Amino acid sequence: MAIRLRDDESSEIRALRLFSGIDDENFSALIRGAYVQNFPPQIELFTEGETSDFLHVVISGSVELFATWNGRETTMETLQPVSTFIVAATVKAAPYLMSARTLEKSRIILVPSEDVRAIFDADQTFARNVVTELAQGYRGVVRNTKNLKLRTSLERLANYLVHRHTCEDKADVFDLGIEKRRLASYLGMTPENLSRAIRQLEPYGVQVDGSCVTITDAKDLRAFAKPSELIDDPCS
Amino acid sequence: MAIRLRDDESSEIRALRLFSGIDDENFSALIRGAYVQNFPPQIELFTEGETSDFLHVVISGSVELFATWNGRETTMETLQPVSTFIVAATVKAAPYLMSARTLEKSRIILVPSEDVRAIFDADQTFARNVVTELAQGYRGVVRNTKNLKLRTSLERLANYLVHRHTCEDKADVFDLGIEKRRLASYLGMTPENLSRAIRQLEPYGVQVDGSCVTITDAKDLRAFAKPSELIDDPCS
DNA sequence: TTGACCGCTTGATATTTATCAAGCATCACC
DNA sequence: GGTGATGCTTGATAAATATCAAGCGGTCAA
Repeated sequence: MAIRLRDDESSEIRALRLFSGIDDENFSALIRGAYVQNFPPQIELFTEGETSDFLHVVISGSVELFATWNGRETTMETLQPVSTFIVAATVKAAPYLMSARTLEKSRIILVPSEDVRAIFDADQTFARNVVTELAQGYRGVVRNTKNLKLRTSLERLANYLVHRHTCEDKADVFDLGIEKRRLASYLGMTPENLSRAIRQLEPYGVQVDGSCVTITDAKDLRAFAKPSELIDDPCS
Repeated sequence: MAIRLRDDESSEIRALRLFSGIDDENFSALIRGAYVQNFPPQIELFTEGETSDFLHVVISGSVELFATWNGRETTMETLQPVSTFIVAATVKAAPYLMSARTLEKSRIILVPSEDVRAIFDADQTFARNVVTELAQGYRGVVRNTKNLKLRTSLERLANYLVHRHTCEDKADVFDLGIEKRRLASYLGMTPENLSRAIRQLEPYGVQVDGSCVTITDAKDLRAFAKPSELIDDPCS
């Protein structure tokens, strides 16, 4: 079960913003207790309410963070490699507020929370990195809230597409990058409405076939979407 | 304009979680450059998009954080004394994602952002506090997102009332604590709908007269609201 | 190859939420 | 005591969004 990290894996997470510039010795201490695990698709990694024992890092595959209440479920975020998640619960030693599941076959590094907290106290640079990571995360959620409260679902979809378009170097054809039903849930709408919303964007030069998106009039779409630096991450 | 802190004011913010346990000398350095300002009601303290030069602390009155897009506006949070705000923008030296305005006559301490960052590097304990504060804030926004995405506006209102009820030591009669139109905006609904939603909660033992709330059947209301530890802050 | 499943779409309908237009209090101010 | 504000409420209506029920077109394993 518990498998030590391969050298290429530890150097991969070493390159993460969170671990950049920290003392070699401290980094070693951090990954000494860490281990890697392979997960098949659709495996629940943890459930909201559980206490957080590990900082997680996706190094391949992808992971969905989601939340539930009263029989309903919504996806909060989907994570691509290489990224860390649930830093906040880790540093607070508090229960998870979200659940996580793999979307595909994924390789995930688990770093014991207590080690993270220990190295945080020992390493100035790491402390700074954690703060930056948290602040980044915080601002991300604030953006998301603004997106949800200030825009209609159609506007959210349009901005999602604009965002993807710029992320893909403004290529006219690109992949949606996420299953439609998950995109719907992420955007706070039903799959049925997403289908209809895509239709509604056709006049603005949007064509979606399966997961393949074609933007024929980016300017028109942007004019409708009105993306804002203070809501839509430039790219991330 | 720029007025040094009175002793009782510095000891008041000294008591804040953010500054607790930090070295006296470092604390002095932190407030050396800080100053207090009195603001009348309805004054905009800063506007989203501006770069953040100060960490703010409300010591009396109250402050609303709000956001705008495309002519629309929504209130994100209202802050009561004593609390700090925009820690994330401060530590990242990034532009504000929200605007702030006073709701009443308010007294606010402004701590230069660069001082905050300097003391962060110099003081272990302060660094830990900042991380805790940020993690807390992050988790708060996540809770808020869950509230928005998983509940209808009626459910959000019911849970807001349950929350206030427990905050007020389960007193059957308490004050709403916020102007109705602001509550509506905070809950992501229109004032008109808030009025109607209050009506709809009458069968669950809720009576609202002006800003005075009467709960006649807390159990019934809770049964409808289904508050969750993972969405609704116990109290804060 | 076939059949079952799954995700997506579509249409019809219901529910939720917003908008618009009065009307009614309250309160500061003349 | 008027007289505008302003915030709240109410009713009528419209728009946004969800739900329900098929149906369609893939994939995958028997």
